[in-house]
Amino acid sequence: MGRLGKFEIKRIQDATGRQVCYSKRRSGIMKKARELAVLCDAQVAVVVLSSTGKHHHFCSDGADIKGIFDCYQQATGTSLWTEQYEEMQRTLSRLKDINRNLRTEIRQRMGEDLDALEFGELRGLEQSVDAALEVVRQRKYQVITRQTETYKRKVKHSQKVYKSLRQELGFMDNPAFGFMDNPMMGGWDGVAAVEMGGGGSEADMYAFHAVSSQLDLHGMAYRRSDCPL
Amino acid sequence: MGRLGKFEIKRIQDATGRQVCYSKRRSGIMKKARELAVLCDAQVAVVVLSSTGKHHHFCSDGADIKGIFDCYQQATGTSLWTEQYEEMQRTLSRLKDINRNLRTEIRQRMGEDLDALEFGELRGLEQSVDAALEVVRQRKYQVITRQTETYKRKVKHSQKVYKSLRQELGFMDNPAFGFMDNPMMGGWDGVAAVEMGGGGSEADMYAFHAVSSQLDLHGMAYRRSDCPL
DNA sequence: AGCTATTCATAACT
DNA sequence: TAGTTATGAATAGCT
Repeated sequence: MGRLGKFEIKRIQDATGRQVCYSKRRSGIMKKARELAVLCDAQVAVVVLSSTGKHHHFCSDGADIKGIFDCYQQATGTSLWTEQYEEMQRTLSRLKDINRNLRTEIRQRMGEDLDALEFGELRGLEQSVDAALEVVRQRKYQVITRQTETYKRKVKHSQKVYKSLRQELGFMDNPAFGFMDNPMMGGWDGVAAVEMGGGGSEADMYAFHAVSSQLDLHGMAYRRSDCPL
Repeated sequence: MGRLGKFEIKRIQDATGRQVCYSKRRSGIMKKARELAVLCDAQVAVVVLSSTGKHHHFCSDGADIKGIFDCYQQATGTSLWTEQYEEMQRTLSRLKDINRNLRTEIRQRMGEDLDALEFGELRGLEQSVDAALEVVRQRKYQVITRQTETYKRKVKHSQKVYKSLRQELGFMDNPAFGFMDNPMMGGWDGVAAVEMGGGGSEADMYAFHAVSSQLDLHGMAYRRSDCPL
């Protein structure tokens, strides 16, 4: 019994043998680690992950593993994660700054917080908002026009279908079944046409939800629930 | 020579002896760690920090210390750091989302990207921008009025000072030293008064820099360098 | 898990 | 710091 000769350091092929060796040597290294820590007043951390998914660790006296790793990384200069962490924190606070400023710009574009602006800035803002208003209005009328025309085409089409149906059924001469030309038709302006004929639900029609307010990412959206034209 | 008997595991008092022991046992534990890793196909990480500030580590084959540490924490469940890191990453991407949406709102308030909006949203936006324009205009005229009055007061004051000075010096009757009432004075509108009498430099007066554009945090500021009233 | 022959690690010393 | 050696410790192979 006992070992018969020197033995080579290479992966143990037999799974059972490997497992036994793992147990024995693991406890050995942990003991050595503890001895080193005690004898030489050092901080020692050992982490072992077996190929079978088990994990064990040793950690000298009061310190925790994270502490020792942090300490090591600080000492060694290669602050692997501290650096990354701090970089992230910088990015984070930069983003928060940008965010705050974007919100400020929106508030100013909404006519709030104007006290902070110089006259020249105020004038620029007025100009910019004025120009934007023009663009938005034009876009609105463009949409109105298109929608109205779509609606008119639909009505015309219905009228045609109705008339041909009436012809087919031979009701040509009965005025009780006549197509009533809507007396409001000519008087409707495009907006009214859109209001009645638009595809969206009524609730949607009366509220403006911008991308940001849909996601509720900030509280300054330009919602309207009661906006007369 | 050689050891004389069993020896106790306790802190070595002699500094030199402790240092020697540290060196020998440290290399011993590293060797054991490597052997464990190779024989049993395990991941092993060892970190040693001596009391004198020196640091050494062993790390099995291809893995780095951080990797083993992460892996250990994941396995052990006590993800002290991984958790924090992932929380940060979530915060980061959330902030980025908010940011993108704030920018979208600003672009829409500037009359860009309007295609994405429903008619109802468009109408809300128009209303909001219109209202904002009114507020900004009022604020501008308020500033103009105040500035103009300040200017007028300054001129009046100068006039008084000049006249009393003239009286003191006995130039009462010499029209060559008379205070010339500025013929433009009555005709100047408030804006001109502000332009000439404002406190800021001329360059500042003609450009609108909002908070965000001052910090150059995004590229959509409402700057103006040539805005006629 | 326990035993034992053998190698290995290392305390004491140079 | 490095080398030597006597000794105890670790552990491979076996039950």
